[in-house]
Amino acid sequence: MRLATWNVNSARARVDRIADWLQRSDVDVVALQETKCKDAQFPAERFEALGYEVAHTGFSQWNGVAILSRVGLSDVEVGFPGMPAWAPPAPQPPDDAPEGAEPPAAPDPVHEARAIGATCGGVRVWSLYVPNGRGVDDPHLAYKLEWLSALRAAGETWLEQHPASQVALTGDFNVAPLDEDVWDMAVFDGSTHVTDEERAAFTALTRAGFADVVRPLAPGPGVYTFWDYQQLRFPKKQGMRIDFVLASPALESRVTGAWVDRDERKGKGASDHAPVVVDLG
DNA sequence: ATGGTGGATTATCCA
Repeated sequence: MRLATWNVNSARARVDRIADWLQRSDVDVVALQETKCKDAQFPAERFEALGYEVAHTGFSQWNGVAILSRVGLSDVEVGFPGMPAWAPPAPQPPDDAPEGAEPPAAPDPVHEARAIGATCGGVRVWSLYVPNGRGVDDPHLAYKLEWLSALRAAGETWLEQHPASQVALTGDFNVAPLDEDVWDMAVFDGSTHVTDEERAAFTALTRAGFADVVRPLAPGPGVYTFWDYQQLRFPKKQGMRIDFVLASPALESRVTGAWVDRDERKGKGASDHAPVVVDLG
C-alpha cells in the first residue's frame, strides 16, 4: 500500500495537477491539506472517477483537509478529538471609554477545518493542517502550541489504549524540527517554525510513539517539502521540511520506502508543497 | 526601504 500527504494549496486551482499526479504515482491513500474550499466546492467527482473514495471537511476559503483512498474508506471523523478552536484575543476598551462601561465582547471561537480521519485498508489515517503561528509574538503561535499539545495528548491516549493499531498522523505540521530542515537558520532567526517551543511540541509527538518514517529513508540536509513561491526559492533550492508522516509502531514496522516527490513542485501551477510518499509492505 | 508570489474573494487576508 502506498500512502502520501500533500498540501495542495487549493483543491480547485490544483485539480488537474492532483488528478495527473494520482494517475502517475500509483498512490492508494493521500491526505490533502489546504483545500481552501467548502465541502460542496471540493472536486470529489474528479477523484471518484479515478477510483478513489473521498472524505473532505472545509467550510471557508482557508484550510480544508481531505483523504482520498482507493482501498476503501470508513469511519470518517471530522476534527481530531479535543483540538482547541482559535479564539481571537478580546479587544481592549478604548482609552476614552467611560468609567464602568461594558468591556467589548470577546469574539467567538473560530472553528476551522484542520483535521479529518478515516480508516483506509486497516490504517487509521489523519490528514492534519497544523495552525501557522504567524509570528513569535502573535497569539496564533500560542494557539499552534496548544493545538500540537492536544494532538499529542489525544494520540498518546489512543496508543496507550490501542498499542497495536496502525495510525498515521500526517500532514503539514508547520514546524521544521531540525536546523537542517531550513536552508539557512540565520534567515529564520526570530521566526516561527524553528522555535524551541515548536520543536519541543513536535518532539513530544514522536516521544508519544509517532515516528517520522520519512526522514530515515530520505535524510537531509537539503531534503525539503515546501518552497515559498516568492524569491525563486525552489530553483535556488531554498526550502523547508515541514510535512511529515508520523507512524505508530505497528505502522512503522511496515514501511519499506519513503521519499519527497520534489518533481511535483516544478513547473507552472504547482503547489508550494511537494507530496511526501510512504510505501507499506 | 519595500516588495517580491499565489489563492480566494473582491481591496484584503492568508500562507
